[in-house]
Amino acid sequence: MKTSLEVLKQELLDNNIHLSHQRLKVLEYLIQNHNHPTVEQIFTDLHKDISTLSKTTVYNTLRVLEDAGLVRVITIEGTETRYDIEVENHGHFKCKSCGKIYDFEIDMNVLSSPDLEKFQISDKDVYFKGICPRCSQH
Amino acid sequence: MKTSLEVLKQELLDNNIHLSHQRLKVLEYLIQNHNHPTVEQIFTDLHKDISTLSKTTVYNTLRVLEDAGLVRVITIEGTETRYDIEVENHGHFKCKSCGKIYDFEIDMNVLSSPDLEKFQISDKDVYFKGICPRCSQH
DNA sequence: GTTCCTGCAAAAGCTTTGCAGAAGA
DNA sequence: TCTTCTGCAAAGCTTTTGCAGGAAC
Repeated sequence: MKTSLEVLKQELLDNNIHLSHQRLKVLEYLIQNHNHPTVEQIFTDLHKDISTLSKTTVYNTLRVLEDAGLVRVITIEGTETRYDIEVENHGHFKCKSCGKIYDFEIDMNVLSSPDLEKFQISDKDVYFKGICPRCSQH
Repeated sequence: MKTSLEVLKQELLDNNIHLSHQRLKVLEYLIQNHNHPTVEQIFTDLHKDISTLSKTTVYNTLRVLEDAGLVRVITIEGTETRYDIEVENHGHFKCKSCGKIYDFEIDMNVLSSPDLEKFQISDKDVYFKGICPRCSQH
């Protein structure tokens, strides 16, 4: 999936979603920040530019983008929901020490199970936890 | 990993964890109910037997068991945290229609990525979402 | 003009924390 | 006895909801 702003804008229009200023800013933010931001991070950063922005709008927008299949929700830890522009074939690694989340490439197609023969699978998520190289040096 | 109560009790002792009545009940419950219960479900069901049980104790106990590596935390959806006795080599499928979570067998060993060469991996979780057979019939 | 979107305030969950009394070793 | 555990109440967070005003088409 392409992640350029133009392509995503077209996808929003295809889904009958208005291209409001706030929504475009959130989308732009996610394209430029592939660090799996929380709602808090998105809100705080965008609030610097758009002083009237409310957190509710960030929540609303993220849900709209999620429903349209443009962003992926990452709930690797229960307390914090994180968001990511949809990219195929990658998993998430969370460092238990520093808390940072890393992407890694992985072939989701090898993931199958005879148990799921009759299931319609629409999303595949792979989450690893452990210690990242930077933390294991210390 | 064996999931018999005796084996798990020994593991608790090995971890210097007191075998209180409440803790044993929670553990027993998880062994008998492999349906990924939420805190609410565990509390409600156990409350019938132990009328003095508090939700705080359920939270405390689950954290203790989690730290000891006896239970796995499932955060397939942000709003609800679910718990499971630790069993190797299985993933979780959540039905988007009925919300039920299914286990499925999967070989975690095929899951690797050159990106993670220098990472210490301690947990591997695989979450699928989609529609289960029962819901796709309707 | 109608529909959809924004953002404030309030509410609703879920989870954690502080602490006094109880239980266990 | 001394440490650990329990459970009540309160607080803390994140997320959702209701609604009035505003923007988009």
